[in-house]
Amino acid sequence: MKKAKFQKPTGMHDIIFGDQRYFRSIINIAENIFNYYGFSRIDTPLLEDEDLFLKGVGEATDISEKEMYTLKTKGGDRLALRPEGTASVVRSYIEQGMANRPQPVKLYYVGPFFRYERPQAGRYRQFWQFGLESLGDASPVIDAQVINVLYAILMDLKLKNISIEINSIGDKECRNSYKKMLVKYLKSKSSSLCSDCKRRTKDNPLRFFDCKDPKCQAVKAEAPKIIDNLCEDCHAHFKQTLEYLDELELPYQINPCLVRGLDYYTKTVFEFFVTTKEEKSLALGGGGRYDYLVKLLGGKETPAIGAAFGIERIMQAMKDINLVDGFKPKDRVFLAQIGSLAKSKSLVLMESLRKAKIPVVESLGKDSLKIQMAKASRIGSKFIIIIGQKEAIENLAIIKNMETGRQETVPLDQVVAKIKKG
RNA sequence: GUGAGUGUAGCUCAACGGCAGAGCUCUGGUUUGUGGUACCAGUGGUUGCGGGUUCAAAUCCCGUCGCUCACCCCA
Repeated sequence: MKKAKFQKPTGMHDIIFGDQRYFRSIINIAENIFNYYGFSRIDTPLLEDEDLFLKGVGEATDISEKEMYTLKTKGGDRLALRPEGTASVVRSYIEQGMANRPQPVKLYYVGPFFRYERPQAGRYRQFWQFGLESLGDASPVIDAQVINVLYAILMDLKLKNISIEINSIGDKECRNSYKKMLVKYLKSKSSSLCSDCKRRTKDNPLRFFDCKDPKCQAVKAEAPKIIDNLCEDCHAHFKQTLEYLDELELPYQINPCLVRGLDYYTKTVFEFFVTTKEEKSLALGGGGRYDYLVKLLGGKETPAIGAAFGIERIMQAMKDINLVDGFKPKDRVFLAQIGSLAKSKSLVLMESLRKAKIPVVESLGKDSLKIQMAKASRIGSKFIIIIGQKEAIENLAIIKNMETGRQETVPLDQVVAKIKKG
């Protein structure tokens, strides 16, 4: 039956071959670092109660208003594909009684996330993130550790030109009084604002700082900054955090205009950037403290901080500086054969090679030795094992060193030992 | 959700109203069992899909879907 060609859904992509090398490396390196610093992996469902995200992310954010993939189950529940990781982790923290474990509870996650948006450079409807959360400790040293862990991952990935922007957006107290001050200021400058920012003044005044319209830049420069209006507690927290970062010699800079898109953040917020070859700044990820979220979602009052990185963004950054060579697969032995008896011996020999943890490549379907050798050359195999018709009958194999061209014939049961010796 | 651009072989692209092509890849061959080169041959397309204009459409027009870019926002 002829059918229309299938294609992947809008904004979603396959990760195959070369991209898988980047993808797996990023996840492996991130997981090694997370484990080293004592974070345990958590895997939560891809679907959650829609209200969890509405409440968690904030109902007035873009994510809630237009970016959620929601669905109704046969039983009538309203579920949503997760647009971010923190709400699910917090839900699990509360539901699994993690408050009864030693605090802070340190968790990390890796997986796909979903946002219904128009795709664009580095932006997908299904994208991958890894992230970490540290719940149950309010001290600024945790803030510094989270930032340091993320930085360590980027360093292990050999990325260059990383910068960290950091800011504090205060807590309930100081942010509310600051917001009033900002709104008052924005209203006084209303005539020189772009139309978006006029709207923002009402809906979400902090978002004003995200505006890129040249009209608003002068107003932005002179606007009162939250960082100058923090309460005593928030100020001390921020100062201490920065001191820890100084000790770690992390390349951060304070950006008084940094506010984040999700409602749940308090105090420390930060974003990681990489500067590309074309001198463009690419956002890799970010995060911040969210001291009210656990209570908001039904738990006890619990301070917490978390952050996430976009894996596709990191891949983009790695490709930008051609890091691919560092992630090529290791030398593999090539197993060549001629004839059906040799194929049969090859199948058995591969089992011995696997048990000895020797990686092997074959072209079992082929008969031409020339073609098999050409392939071995192309993938850069150091050794090729050849079992021809004659060798198969006598239980022998030829081991040839592809670099020196030297070869010797050995009994089949000694092949593994010879290869291991090199 | 708004605006602009763009879809031709697995990939990069050509043909721009008149027979749908090239390079790379892939498969095989260059005497029978030994190497990334070279040479030769072959596979692969209802030109994203649907309609319209025309003697004739990959090409012009309309719609639709995908992709890209910008906005909104973010990873």
